[in-house]
Formats: sequence, structure tokens, C-alpha cells
Amino acid sequence: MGKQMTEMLKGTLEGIVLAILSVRPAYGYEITARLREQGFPDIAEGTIYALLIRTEQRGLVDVEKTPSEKGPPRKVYSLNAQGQEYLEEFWRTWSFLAERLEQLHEGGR
Amino acid sequence: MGKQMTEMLKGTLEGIVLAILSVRPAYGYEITARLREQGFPDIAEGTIYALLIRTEQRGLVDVEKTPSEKGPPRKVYSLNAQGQEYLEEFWRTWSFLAERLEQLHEGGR
DNA sequence: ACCACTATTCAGTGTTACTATGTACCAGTA
DNA sequence: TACTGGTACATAGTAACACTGAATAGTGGT
Repeated sequence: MGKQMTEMLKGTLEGIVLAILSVRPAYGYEITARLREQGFPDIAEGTIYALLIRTEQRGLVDVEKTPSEKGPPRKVYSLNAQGQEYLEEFWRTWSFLAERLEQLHEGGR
Repeated sequence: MGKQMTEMLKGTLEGIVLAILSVRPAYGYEITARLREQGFPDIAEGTIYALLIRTEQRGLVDVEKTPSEKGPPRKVYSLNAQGQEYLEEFWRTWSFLAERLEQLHEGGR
């Protein structure tokens, strides 16, 4: 992946994953696959798993183990109330930054 | 500063500073002051200086020392051709990410 | 002499995404 | 049986970045 993208994902990837979870619960492998479909072909599985564990430890998501037809049991994550709040804060932060960047982009010509 | 903002700035702060330099050359102290005016009140001076040194070592900016009426000499940075190219790549990366995020933001309701 | 403002530098810290690898479970196939 | 491939999760080590906190240095005003 491009180095710029890698750095830019820091801080936003977490928001992206939480936003995906806010639509409906999902497990790591599934999230990775969905990201690959949606334009992030190079996001490593390990990155997502580590991220999910972090968010779990912060109490932003709830976890439920469910059996899988093929493979080890899935850890299905769902956004809880605290995570919802955190996600809203994320969108506020993102919007602020995006506005600033937009202004700079316009102004720079 | 909020922790979310701190993490989100990784990768984008560099672009922000380069965008500022693309308008006209500037020195570290000046850039910091301008950022403070433009909605980033908590960006540390040390952060900007370190960033400028990095971009200089990568050959994205040219430096010229000019005397200051009050204080030590200024290191005035200006975006060179390679930096211009890098900045354009930055905007492409940013736009892609912003589009994805926008979609997620819309979809999550 | 002291303070405030200007201006730069740097060591140490925490957080993050990536790389690379390992583990484990199951189905199909030779 | 052994092998392969897809599913599913975990983790140690690395690189990069922004922040904290401090130090250094020049100038002007009191």
C-alpha cells in the first residue's frame, strides 16, 4: 500500500471499522473481506484483528462467539452504546478535519 | 488535543503543511502560528519543526536561512518540484479516503 | 538584570498500521 | 491417508508519526 495511505489510515481505520459495525455486527474475517471489496485491497488481516482487540479492550464493542460452518468459531463484534458515542465523536473530528483540508485544497490554486 | 484528532493528523498534517508551503514559502514559527489561527490551536511547535526536518531530508522542500529582526535566523522552507508532486499525490490519496468515508457516513443512517 | 516574544532543536513516549508468521478448523480430492 | 485450499483468529517485531517537555538563542522593552 502507498506509504501516504498507510499513515493517513492511522486514526481513521478505527472509525471506518466502527462505522461498518454500526450498520450491523460483523467478525474480523468478514470485515477484512468487505474492506477489500470497498477499495482497500491491501489492508492486512492482522491489522483488523489487532484493531478489534483494541476496541474491545476499550469497551467500545461487545463480542459474541458463534460457531462457523467452515473453520474456527467467529468472534462477532457489535457496537455498544459507548462505541456509538465514540463513533459520533469520530465523525465530528473527521468533519472538522475534512473542512479544513477542503479549504486548503481550494485555496491552493 | 483530542486523541482522535492526534491520530487522525498522522499523515495529514504533513499534507497540510506542504499545502501551506505551496501557497508561499514560510518558516516554522510562522506555520505554527498560522495553524493556530486556522483551527488547530493545540499543535505543538516541536511537531512542526520535526515535520519540516523530515520533509527536508526527503527532498520535498528547499531551505533558505534569512535573518530575523527579532530572534534567531529563520529557516524559510519552500516547496520544490518533488514536493509539488508529492503534494498532488497527497491530494489524490486524501480524496480517495474522503470519498470512502463520506459513503460510510451517509450509509450509516 | 529581568522579562516577553521570536525562533529553532531534541530526547523520550505512546499509538498506530504493517510484515510475517503461526495456529486451528473443515471440506474436497487424489 | 495425505494434501490442498478456504475460513478464522492471534501475535511478535518494525517503522512512522505526533506529542510532551525541555533546552538554547537572539532581540527589545522595562
